[in-house]
Amino acid sequence: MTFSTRIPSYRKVYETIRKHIQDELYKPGTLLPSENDLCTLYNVTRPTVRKALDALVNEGFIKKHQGKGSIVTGVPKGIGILSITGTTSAIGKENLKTKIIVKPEVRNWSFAFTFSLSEFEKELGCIYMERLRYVNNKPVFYDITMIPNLNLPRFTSRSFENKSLFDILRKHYQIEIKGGEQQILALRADKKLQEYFGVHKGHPVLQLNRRMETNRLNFFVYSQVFCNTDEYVLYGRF
Amino acid sequence: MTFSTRIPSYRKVYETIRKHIQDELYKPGTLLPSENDLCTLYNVTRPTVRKALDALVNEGFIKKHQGKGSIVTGVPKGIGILSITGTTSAIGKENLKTKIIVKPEVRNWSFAFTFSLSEFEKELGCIYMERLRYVNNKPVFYDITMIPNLNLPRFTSRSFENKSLFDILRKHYQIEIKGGEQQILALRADKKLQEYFGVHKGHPVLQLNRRMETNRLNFFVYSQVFCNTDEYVLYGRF
DNA sequence: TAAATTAACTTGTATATACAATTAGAAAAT
DNA sequence: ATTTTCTAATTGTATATACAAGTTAATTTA
Repeated sequence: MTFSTRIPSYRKVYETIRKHIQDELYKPGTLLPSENDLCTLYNVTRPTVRKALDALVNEGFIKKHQGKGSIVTGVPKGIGILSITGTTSAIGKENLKTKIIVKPEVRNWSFAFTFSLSEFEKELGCIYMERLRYVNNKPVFYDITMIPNLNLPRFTSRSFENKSLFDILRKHYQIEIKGGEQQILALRADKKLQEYFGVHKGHPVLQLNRRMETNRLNFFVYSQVFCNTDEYVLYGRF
Repeated sequence: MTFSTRIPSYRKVYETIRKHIQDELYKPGTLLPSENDLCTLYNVTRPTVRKALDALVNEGFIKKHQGKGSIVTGVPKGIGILSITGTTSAIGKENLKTKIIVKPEVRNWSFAFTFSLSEFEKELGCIYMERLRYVNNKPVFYDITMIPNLNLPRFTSRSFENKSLFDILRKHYQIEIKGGEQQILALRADKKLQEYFGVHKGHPVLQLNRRMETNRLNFFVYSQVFCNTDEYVLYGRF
């Protein structure tokens, strides 16, 4: 089986501009080059440029104003936790440290959260890992991630200490998170969470159950995230 | 000042198809008419139809499969609470009752949540209301809504008992929520929440602080929502 | 000087067209 | 009967073009 690596040009334009915003080549508050400029810059036509910009608008990187131009809003903060990808992008890598509680290992699905698994997924088993994540050296996130054990060579031997799981899935396995569904609830910290977060009995904690869809059909990533929102609330755009 | 009520045709196509999905004229699991069929149906060209479908894909009403067609997924459940609009669409109107705690009234901004207000907003004052919302006769949501007091005739005299605030803003004032930002945290129920939700001291409750952007420049709707997630968790797609 | 007009530039909408890539089913070959 | 091949239909990508609508700044006019 060969992968068609053909990348559409609107995608290239999108990736390039996005990268420039992330690298602050295009700074927040400034105007993006006009659509026509981008056309000549990337040698494509306006509908193509506009398709790229549409995606950037949807994801909150830019805002458009008719007659004026496209204003860079910068990398959307907190886009991660409430929309896509992981917690890394929600905080910014500078302040985030990760401690592996359970290294990635193959095991049976210990529990299916609230999402029902397909027979196929059940048979495969899953790669299971637990991480505790610190923001400014305070434990804020505790997350369990479960991925169907489907042909991810070398996956369990990779280091996840300071990398985003989703970056690894994307770069090494061409797996991209496309969207998903999640549940959010508030609950009291149980024994384990009390220990991890260093809080007292009954402390309110936020829980997210997430099922993430990928660009591979029927391949889902499951995670359960607990957050101590005492100092750091979850922030997101919608 | 006159409003240009010109509605683009891709928008009409979008609204019509969306309505048909909501009314189950297009049933979940079935195929939408092909893009070319929709073209002749609405007398527009394919890019126009595709723009409408793009929006429906983004909002989770349909899924597209190259070579196959567009499959109706139905009205996205829970899209409301974690993305756009209010709580109404998250649950379905059947089971949702609303009790007005504080009728819409003009007052000063009692507090600015965690969002900072512009000078303009401060001067205007706000329309303030509090509602308690029941799902299957159990109180689940308690929300405070604050809207800048900007020329919304008859607004305070309207009934919000069983209507969505956002439906009213849209239908009567042509104000549409375009997106926004929110914070989510877990906290202990205070006296008021204990009373409203009928829970004990220290009960974990979910809190959302939201600032919603509209199609009117610099017009934001603010709300603070408290949820008892004991029986009904917040559900959302992303 | 101040106001009104104009022009240039920007994004928004829409059409018409062409070909690529994928799917599903029919037709043909084995 | 089974497999392979082909064909039609469908969505994906891309170009070229035109005009509408909003913004800004220069120009003209009073």
